[in-house]
Amino acid sequence: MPESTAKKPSRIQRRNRRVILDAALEVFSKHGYRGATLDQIAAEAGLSKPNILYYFNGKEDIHVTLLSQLMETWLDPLVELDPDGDPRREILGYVERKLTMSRELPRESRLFANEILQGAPRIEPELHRHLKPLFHEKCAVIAGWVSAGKLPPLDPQHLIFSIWATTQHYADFEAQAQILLGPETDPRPRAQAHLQAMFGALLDLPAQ
Amino acid sequence: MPESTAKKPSRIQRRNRRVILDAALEVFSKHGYRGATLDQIAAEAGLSKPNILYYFNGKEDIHVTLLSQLMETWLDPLVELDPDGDPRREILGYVERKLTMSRELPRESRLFANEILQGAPRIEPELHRHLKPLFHEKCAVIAGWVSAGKLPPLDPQHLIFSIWATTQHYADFEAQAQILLGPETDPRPRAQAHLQAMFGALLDLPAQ
DNA sequence: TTGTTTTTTTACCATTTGGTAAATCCACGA
DNA sequence: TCGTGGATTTACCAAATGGTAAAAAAACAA
Repeated sequence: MPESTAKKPSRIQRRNRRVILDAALEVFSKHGYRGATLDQIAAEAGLSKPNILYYFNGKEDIHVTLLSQLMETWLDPLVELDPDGDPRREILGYVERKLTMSRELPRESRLFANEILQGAPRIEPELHRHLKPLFHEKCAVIAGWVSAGKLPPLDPQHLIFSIWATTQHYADFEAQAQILLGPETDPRPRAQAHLQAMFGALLDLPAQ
Repeated sequence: MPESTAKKPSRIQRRNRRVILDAALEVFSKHGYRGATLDQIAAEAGLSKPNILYYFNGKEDIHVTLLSQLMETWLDPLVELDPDGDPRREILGYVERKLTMSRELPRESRLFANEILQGAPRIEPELHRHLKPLFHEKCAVIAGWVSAGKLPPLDPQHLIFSIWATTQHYADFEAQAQILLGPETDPRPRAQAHLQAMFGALLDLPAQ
């Protein structure tokens, strides 16, 4: 049982844990926690079910490990928001990075969305530990910009919510967008133009 | 089996089908399709499992019936968007109605979100039949406003996506908002102000 | 090569879950 | 009041599913 003891993992262990987590991301993001089965994950990973349980303590262990490992990647675009940069440029850059992420990591987006939709039962501690402090830190940055008159009066919390909602929408509700727009083309280029215009208009509002 | 034949349903039938659908909405919206069990729905409805299967042909039948019945309510705010009204007032009114709906019908919002996240396997025909025509109809209305110079140049499709994303966010990601803002207060009043400012700024952009 | 440790497979198991058959209950009209 | 059809319960079942024990195989150090 390699996961309980604090020994250095072998090459095989590192490879198989990675393979399993990638397969689990595929399956969990497609079917949700409850909808995913160990058999599906095993098939996707090309391993047997007992072999998977040799590397992880159970289904929930895989899920929690996935979410924890993803957290850093997920928060990265917001981490990059620079308090010393130009406010407008920083916020619009954040929008762009989040939209890019929804194109390049749609499975991760849906994994998180699934978890939050169910009430975040397994990721709640992680959200308190990592997302919450970062969120308030960056809200304070934006509030500072407003106080300094570098931005019109706006609500930093809900601005961030709007950025999350509009960008992740293209990954989480991709099925709907494909029905409405056709499955051929990626809507994100036009989404990018629209979101830059929308958030740009908000940020360009005259100061109070 | 009252559901297959085309007989007029009795009073008991109407009452119990309504009770079951309400219980199913509660359970499906909380756990998703796969995560919900007939036993949970039965307990929530105060009926036995076989009794539930007396009124519906199976778990999927309940789910599809729920989604179909909800579709009309769900689309209603968009239906009300009046081509002959004032463009700015109509669109901002639509935002407000959608936000109100996310407060008053959060279970319905999460039910739809869950279904779309899984790729809309059971509701896809309904989306093609009802959502798609309405979406394109109202996109054309907005495009007409733009052509007439009553609105600045904007992308009707992505404007509607942004409205959906930002308003439904407060129901679908409620767990996250509660972690970040505290569970005490409803964020929607401030969300309302923020969204009116944001979409208002977009609609007030100077014509090209 | 050989002995030991790690990895994988085979053969299971208990529980959950969607669903059914048949008996029983009950409301209600004649 | 009594019969009849609709409504409900009891007692199940088969499949799916998360998980385990132990044997077999593979990897590796000496």
